Amino acid sequence: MFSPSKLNQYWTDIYFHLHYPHGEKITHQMVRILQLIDKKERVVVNDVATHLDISHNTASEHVKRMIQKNYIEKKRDQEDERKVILRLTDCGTIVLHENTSLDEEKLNHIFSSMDEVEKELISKAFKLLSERAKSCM
Amino acid sequence: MFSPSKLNQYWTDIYFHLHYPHGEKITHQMVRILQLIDKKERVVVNDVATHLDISHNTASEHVKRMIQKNYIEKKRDQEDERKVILRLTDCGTIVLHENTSLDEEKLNHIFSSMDEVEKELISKAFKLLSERAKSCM
DNA sequence: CTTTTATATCGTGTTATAAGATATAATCTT
DNA sequence: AAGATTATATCTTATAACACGATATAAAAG
Repeated sequence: MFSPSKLNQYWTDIYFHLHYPHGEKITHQMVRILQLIDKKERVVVNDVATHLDISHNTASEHVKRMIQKNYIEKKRDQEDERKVILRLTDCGTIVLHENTSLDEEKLNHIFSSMDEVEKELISKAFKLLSERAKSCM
Repeated sequence: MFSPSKLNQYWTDIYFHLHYPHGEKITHQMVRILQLIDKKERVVVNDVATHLDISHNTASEHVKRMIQKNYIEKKRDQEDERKVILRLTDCGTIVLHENTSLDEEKLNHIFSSMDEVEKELISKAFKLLSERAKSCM
């Protein structure tokens, strides 16, 4: 038996029990921007505005604040000098990880008590779903 | 072969491609509080303070604001009249869902192009991991 | 009846969020 | 080359979020 709402039950349970402890205080908008820069190629300021559905000037201010916090850095586009390409710093990568990923210590703990068949099952399932998600959307 | 960091790659890719569009503006702290109330039994104001590592008065103010927004509601504890038990409203449930779950339309779309073996694989894997996460932590 | 516990409120300060108006500079159009 | 468009940045202004110390209230425990 399968249903999307059941899958979401599992999904949110997994995150609730396995997420990192809440450390560095970071806003929701900033997490979203970090996610965008992490997952999409060549993100410019306007992409941030579009993705969050905010004005370009507000997006520009988010970027300014995030550079001040050392989460991201700017690089002028070589082909079009008006554009500014955004990239994660090491610090931003860590902050993003701690706010969206599963705690790898907890994962290790869980997997240490699993047999090979179970580990294989989980690994394959996540790989499959992530591939389909990427190609479908 | 399997590693927690690989699993996190899949995890974050899945969320990035399948999350709901960013609708209602909600803060990071409020999402965390909604998650806590949703997943834990009998959450009181002090649990919010402990979970987010903030002072009890700040937690109380979050609760007040979230009631104003109609995300949650209060109910006095029967056994101990000092305590206030927090529960999600229907509105809060929806907002939480849209900020932490996978878009069920997108999920349906992906699953419609999968065979039974693949669906079974994903369903089993998520079920297994969520059970282990719950029992282990 | 005093102490502890649980929550609420008041005062105050900082930061985040947002947008309109305006500016600058690169690129495209004609 | 001049004017239009595009991409970003800055300035101003406003609201809300966030946080905490101090203080208050009321129930429960001792």
